[in-house]
Amino acid sequence: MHTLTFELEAVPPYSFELTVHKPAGWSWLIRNEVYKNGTIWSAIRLYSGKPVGLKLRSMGTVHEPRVRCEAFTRQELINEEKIELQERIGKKLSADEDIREFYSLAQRDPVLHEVVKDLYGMRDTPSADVFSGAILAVTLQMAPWKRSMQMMESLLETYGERIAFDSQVINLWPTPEKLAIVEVEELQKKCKLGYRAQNLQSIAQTLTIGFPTLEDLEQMSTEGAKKKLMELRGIGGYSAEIISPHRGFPLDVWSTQIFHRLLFAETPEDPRAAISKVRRRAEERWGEWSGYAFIYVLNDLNNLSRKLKLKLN
DNA sequence: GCGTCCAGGTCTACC
DNA sequence: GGTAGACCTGGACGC
Repeated sequence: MHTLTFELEAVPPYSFELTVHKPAGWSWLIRNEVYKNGTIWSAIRLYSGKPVGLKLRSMGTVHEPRVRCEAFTRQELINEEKIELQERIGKKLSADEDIREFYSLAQRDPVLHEVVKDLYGMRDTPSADVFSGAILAVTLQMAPWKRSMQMMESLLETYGERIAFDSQVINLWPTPEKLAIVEVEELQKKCKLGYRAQNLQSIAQTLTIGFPTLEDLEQMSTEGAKKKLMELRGIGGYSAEIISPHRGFPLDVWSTQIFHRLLFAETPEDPRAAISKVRRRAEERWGEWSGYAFIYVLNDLNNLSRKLKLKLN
């Protein structure tokens, strides 16, 4: 194994631990990555297709943040790949994002005031790539969280690429090329995807033929990127906002109930019908920081329920 | 055990 | 442009 070590700086306040290991249990890049005592072992695939094992830990503080990254590869990386890796890790950590304006807004907002105290320095982070975002979005559709986990873990176990480094074994998300040639019936059976198998295979085929990368989508307008993602089979507005590098407010039935209780102090009779109403109110109240409000609230439900004396989860 | 219900959306047909 | 109904499957629940 070849090792490349580098350090990244982040815009303070920045909490490495809360960013890569969110309290609600959402993973950073892959479902089966390992987090232990402030260190995370994960993996990413370069545009060339080369898998890279990653070991990251904080070397600084929330106010002087620095992250040390060790990258493990079978072959030594060429200079262009080293640059790509460093740039993409910085992006995946949202290290350059300045959220001080969000914290100013939070000082004047009774809900956000509580969550930013609990999650000080946490960043929202993008998906590893379009396909892994699509896998998450598709498996979340019409399924309780436990079942979504089951589908994602089956996909990783059956079609993921296993890489071993630094005494850890990590399964990388399957590539679109790999799933594009798998029979739909096989996907249904082995990964328990049900009707989602057809959609996921169609997405894999579309990505294989040619589709903008996350970086390409970032260069588009928010609406343009969303529209492009909605061209993929089985990807509607909710899923597009999960995949898009432009931060959205991806309300589903579950999160609509939570935000309805927070914003209107009552449980909606018909959560699906209340989605647009909740979205409007959130955008009026939090504006361009709605996406950050979304991620902070959902990662602080236990504390928020206790502090506001509301049943949120 | 067994049967029934329905979930953290999306698409399509129909009006 | 709006909306009802179908969609896989397995976990939760009642009996």
